[in-house]
Amino acid sequence: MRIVFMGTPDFAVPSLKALYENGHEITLVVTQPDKPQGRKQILTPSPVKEFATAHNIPVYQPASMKTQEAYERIVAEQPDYIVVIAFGKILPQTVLDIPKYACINVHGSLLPRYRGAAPIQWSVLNGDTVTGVTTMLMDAGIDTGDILLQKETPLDPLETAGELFDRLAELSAPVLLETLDLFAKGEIAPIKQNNEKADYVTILKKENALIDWTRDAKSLHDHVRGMNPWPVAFTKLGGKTLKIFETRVSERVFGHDIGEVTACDGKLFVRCGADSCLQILSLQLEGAKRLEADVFLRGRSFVEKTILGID
RNA sequence: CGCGGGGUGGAGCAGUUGGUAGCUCGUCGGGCUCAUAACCCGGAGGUCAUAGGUUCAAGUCCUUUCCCCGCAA
Repeated sequence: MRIVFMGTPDFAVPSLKALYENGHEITLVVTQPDKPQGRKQILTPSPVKEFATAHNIPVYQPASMKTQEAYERIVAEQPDYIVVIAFGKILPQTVLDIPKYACINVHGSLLPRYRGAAPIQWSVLNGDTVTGVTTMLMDAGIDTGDILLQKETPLDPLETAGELFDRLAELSAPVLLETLDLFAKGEIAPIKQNNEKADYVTILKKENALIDWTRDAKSLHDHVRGMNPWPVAFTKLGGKTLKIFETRVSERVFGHDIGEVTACDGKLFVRCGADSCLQILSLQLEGAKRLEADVFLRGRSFVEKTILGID
């Protein structure tokens, strides 16, 4: 079947790869324009574009999908399906109506939970123990279409958003293939979403990653892994930014004041709210490299009573 | 040339107004101990990123290049 694939980041690549390797005719890959990356602001193509280019699949990179030009470009492909994964652009109804059969979207949550831009991070931030991926028929709303298939997966209490990202990306591929296969045979009955149970999550911003030490250790642990690898949970130490990459909820409580640091036997603890304490395993001070806690503490005659989070 | 921090023994850091390089950890040897990642004693290991300059004297001041990192995008 003729497919137009729309996607941008790493998350979409395994699915694109699966479609490609299973003999689907991907006539066009639509992805976001190359963007400046890194300190040097080097123009970098999206991971999806890299895959497409490497396999000689035509690539289209419109600034918007709401133009007449974009519409005509897609129509010209005469697609049976449009598959959308982490594309990052809104499709107007006119485009949704183009494919002969359907526009199918893969979403990184168990809809109707976590509609919106950052479902994976938020499921970690909230400390969920189960998550998954959903395929659905796209409609004009944001992640409101009828559900085709869902696949659950347990969420480990130590898993980071980045790790979950990778897992769900891999999990998505076979679910997508199965969805297309069953849908084509008419063996899927689309299920309407229960809007009563729906919620929306916003895209993460840098400032969301600031650590509020008055929260309890468990929720902060979830915060840290949900913000990893981006934007990375952070606090302040001596006017500098201190990034926190990996933590554990401490069984013992050290310190008295909120944000108070305790260094003990090469381990680093921070007093949190609710009479709890967080152990920091991996961190990075502004201008320095990321270090494990014991290495960080070496030679840094760490002053007890240091309070984090104060500028 | 977007802003800024930094490159010192294997690792992380200190090094004051320029005057012969220190600390913690690791490592090696010895000791203590039933034993130990604990404790004690001792040793090895550094062209102070690079190139040049100022000076009687440069890790320390000035300039070059390379590399790492934070912010901003």
